[in-house]
Amino acid sequence: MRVVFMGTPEFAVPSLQALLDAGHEVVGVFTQPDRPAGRGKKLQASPVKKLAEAHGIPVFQPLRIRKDGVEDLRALAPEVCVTAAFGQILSQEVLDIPTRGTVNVHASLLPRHRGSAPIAWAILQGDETVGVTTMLTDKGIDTGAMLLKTETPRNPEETCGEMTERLSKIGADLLIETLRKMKEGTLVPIPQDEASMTYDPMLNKEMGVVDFTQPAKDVANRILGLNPWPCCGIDIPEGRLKLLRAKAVEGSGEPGAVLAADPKQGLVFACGEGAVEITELQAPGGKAMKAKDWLRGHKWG
RNA sequence: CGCGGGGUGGAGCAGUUUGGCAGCUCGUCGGGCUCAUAACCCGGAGGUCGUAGGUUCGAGUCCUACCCCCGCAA
Repeated sequence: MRVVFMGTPEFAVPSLQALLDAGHEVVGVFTQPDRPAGRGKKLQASPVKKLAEAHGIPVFQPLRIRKDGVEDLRALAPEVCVTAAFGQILSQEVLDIPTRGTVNVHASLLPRHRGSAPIAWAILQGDETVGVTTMLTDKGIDTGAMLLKTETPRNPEETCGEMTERLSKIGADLLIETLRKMKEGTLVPIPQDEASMTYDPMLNKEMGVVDFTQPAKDVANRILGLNPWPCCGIDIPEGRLKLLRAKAVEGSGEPGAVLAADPKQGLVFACGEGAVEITELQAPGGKAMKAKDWLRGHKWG
């Protein structure tokens, strides 16, 4: 089909790649404008832009697609628009352009976890099953009718970053399947059940404060769900110690107390209920490593 | 030229301020002890100290340039 793709981060890359591999005619790609990023604050192209350019696909980067991207989009005359973590809200005017509508790839089992950080929230809330939903975009935020859905069990030691990578591939497959059925006319849009929907806010740095009075499972989920951004951290004399991976273990004590801190047993904190072992962390100035490795060269306290 | 931390046997670190024998906690290999063990004891191997150049009798340490990694910020 003649498709215009809209997406920005890594999560969207497999979907765009899948469109190309499946032989769809990708006539244009919309992505967020280059932004200063990284050390040196140099302008950086989004992952989607890089892939599009590598395939010689025209790239459009309007600051607001609904204001200054409408004409470009209309000129591309798409049969369908595909969005995947685009980062901009589409207006009705934009939605009316593609003749067969706009398909969004959303990384949650809708209607749970509407919003921009569905994977992190699924982990934060301890969901045991996660997945991807394709939907027909309407004017609301992730409110459109659902098309197809893929469920997958959550790996209890999986970080948000790892799950994002996993779901991005599942999403790509689901997208291709969705477009195939759209073309043959066998899709049956299913309205979302508003009563069971949840809308989750964006993540922010304030969330990275560990509350050891919570049950160990929740503490571990918070550490996993906020990795790689904004990450949980605790203060040590050298700076901020980022906690990257954790799991609930046996143990008890005053919440926040260090139950173990050596290369044999690892780094264990007492929680409000049970205890949590930090299995992977990142010390100030260093790279990510196993907590037990870090403890070989550092004495706690 | 946005700010800052770092690169030392296989892993994680100290040593650099004030130049003077390559060190620590582990791992690994061999041996011993033990009913047994992630315990303990003895012994060994393993390092161009990120790269190049400079200063010096002597550089991991001081000077210059470069490469790479990371945090903040986005």
